[in-house]
Amino acid sequence: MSETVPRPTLEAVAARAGVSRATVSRVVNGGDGVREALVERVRRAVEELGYVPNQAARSLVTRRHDAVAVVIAEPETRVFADPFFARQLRGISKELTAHDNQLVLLLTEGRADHARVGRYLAGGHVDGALVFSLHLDDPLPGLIQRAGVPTVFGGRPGWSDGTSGVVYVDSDNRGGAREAVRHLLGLGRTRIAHITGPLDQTSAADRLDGFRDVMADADPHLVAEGDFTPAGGERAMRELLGRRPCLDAVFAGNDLMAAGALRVLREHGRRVPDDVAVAGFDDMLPVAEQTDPPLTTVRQDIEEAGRLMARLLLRGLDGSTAAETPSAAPSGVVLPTTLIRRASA
Amino acid sequence: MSETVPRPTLEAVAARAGVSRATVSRVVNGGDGVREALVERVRRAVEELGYVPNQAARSLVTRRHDAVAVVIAEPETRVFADPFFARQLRGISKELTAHDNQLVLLLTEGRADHARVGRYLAGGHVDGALVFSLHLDDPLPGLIQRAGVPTVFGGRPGWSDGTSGVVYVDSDNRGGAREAVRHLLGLGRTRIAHITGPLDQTSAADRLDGFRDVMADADPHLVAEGDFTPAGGERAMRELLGRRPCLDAVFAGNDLMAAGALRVLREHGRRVPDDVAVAGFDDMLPVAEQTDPPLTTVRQDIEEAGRLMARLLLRGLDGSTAAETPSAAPSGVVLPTTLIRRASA
DNA sequence: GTGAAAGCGCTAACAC
DNA sequence: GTGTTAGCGCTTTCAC
Repeated sequence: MSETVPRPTLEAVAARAGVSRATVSRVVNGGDGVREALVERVRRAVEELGYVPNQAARSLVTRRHDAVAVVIAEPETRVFADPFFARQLRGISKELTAHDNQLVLLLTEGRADHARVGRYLAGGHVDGALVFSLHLDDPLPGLIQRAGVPTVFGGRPGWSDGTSGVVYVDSDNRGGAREAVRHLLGLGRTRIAHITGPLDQTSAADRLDGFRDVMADADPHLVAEGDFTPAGGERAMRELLGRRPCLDAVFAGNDLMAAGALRVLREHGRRVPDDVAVAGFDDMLPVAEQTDPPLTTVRQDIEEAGRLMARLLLRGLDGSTAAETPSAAPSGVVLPTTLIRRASA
Repeated sequence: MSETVPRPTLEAVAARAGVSRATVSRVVNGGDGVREALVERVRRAVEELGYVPNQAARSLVTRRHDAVAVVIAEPETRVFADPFFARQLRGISKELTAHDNQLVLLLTEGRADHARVGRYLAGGHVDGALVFSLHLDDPLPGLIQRAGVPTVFGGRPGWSDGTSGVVYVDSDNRGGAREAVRHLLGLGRTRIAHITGPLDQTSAADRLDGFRDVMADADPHLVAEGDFTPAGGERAMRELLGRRPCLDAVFAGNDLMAAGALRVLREHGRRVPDDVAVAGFDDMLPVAEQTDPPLTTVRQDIEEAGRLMARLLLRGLDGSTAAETPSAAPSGVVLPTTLIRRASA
């Protein structure tokens, strides 16, 4: 730890290379329109002095930051119990890096943090924001839109008003759910139950819709609400078993809940998949492959979703006007899902 | 998406409040030495105009950024297969937020990224860095130290030279391992095997050392190297079973490998814990509680470790000279671990 | 206590 | 092609 050496400025490089600051600036920023000989001389001076441009000074005049905020609202610890966000972050990071942008991570929990995030975004520290809005009633999206920062949402936002110009990336939750349920149906199962996620999240609601698309006339008692946690899955499974002991398949809203359901089924002496077929959602690897039996589940390419979010935002940023005309923006992108068949169904 | 409104400047606020820019600046930065009446007037003007200071301009003169980089080297996907980093990030984020600092996330994979990170850190974008150096031969730590940025490492750095002034936070891997092995011993087990993590990581090496502390004269064939993944755990377990079928306990270097070992043991008809007792490390919840039987394991408070890293860095940053005299800095902080007893041992 | 003025390091017209 | 110049929005002496 020590930082005493004053870093060299453009001025210093210019002096060393015997040119003006403007020329150095040009070289540093690509070097177009500068004689090759000079470029060379400046490059050498930069090298020798170990010059690195001061980003603050640059931002001050360009009003660009080459930085993007990633806002993750995380009111519940659940978010960190699964590698979901980590993987998406990685996709985002890769894409941002490829375009020389930095990733500023804003983790929030609670209202106090919301204000802070709003202030930060409004403060013009970043060129844009990638926002994960988990809940229907989340005030964050509103705050962010008001901050006037170009934004791409992860997951379909749940609020109803002003959804028109909103850009988001989502997985095909509904379609994926349909596919899973159809698969169970194809196995000859007829009494298929569904354990939903928390229904104030669009992903959970959409999966339930997918389930209903296929099981239009399903017994309402075959649906139980969980919370995307293993414990919630256990609870819901017990409930279902109590209400409809005759069930022969379960589609869980995610893999974690499926794992919980599996345990309860075993407790009750039901064999999987012989007595009850079980399917999950996410293909969350450390879980889906480790359960006994391994889970049949719906995979979403979450890393690609992250990458796409970043790409969309970046495109909007330098796409000049494109980003500034909400009406013209592509509203939402929905990524396909794949059914992964393992032993549980 | 739309950002056309030019944000108000200090100047504008000053005009509105009928004071000078200097006064507004003072108020915005705490308001000491300004008459209460004026403070009030300025505050109101700030409010009315929705003024937010331009951080770039401020940084340009103060040379502070109130931002900290978090560097995560992630050559292997393993890192994202477990919620480990997510949880630590959250601890870091909480602490940084409490001190009004931003978190800039730098994810790296491969050498190209190293150069980028080095450049970024040297570029003076952030006041300090929190670095996770996973491997013994990682060039990153060196690069970073050369960049002259105050740094705190997560996990004991593995390189041998110049370890003196290095500040780091680590879990008591060795002590935790000892406790786990002693527990197995206390269960009356005598032929205790160990599945290590990749030994180029200090955490894995330290856990092995802990194992050896207790099992000083252990049969070398009772140790097999894994890679912290479930598949690696399976492989190592098979190896061990082949070499020493008589083993009656296994201490795995982490929970993921323990889960793999559990599966192999079941395959081979060994009952856990009756025939073979199994212990893990990490207390990685979605895994440790879900295995069958649930894992006895060593818990480390990873969120607290993250928080501590941030605290240490921040303290060094405003501790003026404290941070600049490497010799005076506390070299390393080691957090305690706890044995969590579940059904597997 | 408050204001005036001088930059922080850089880019972007605009001359030459 | 290259240099000159004028700020970007803020903090911070230094007078008053």
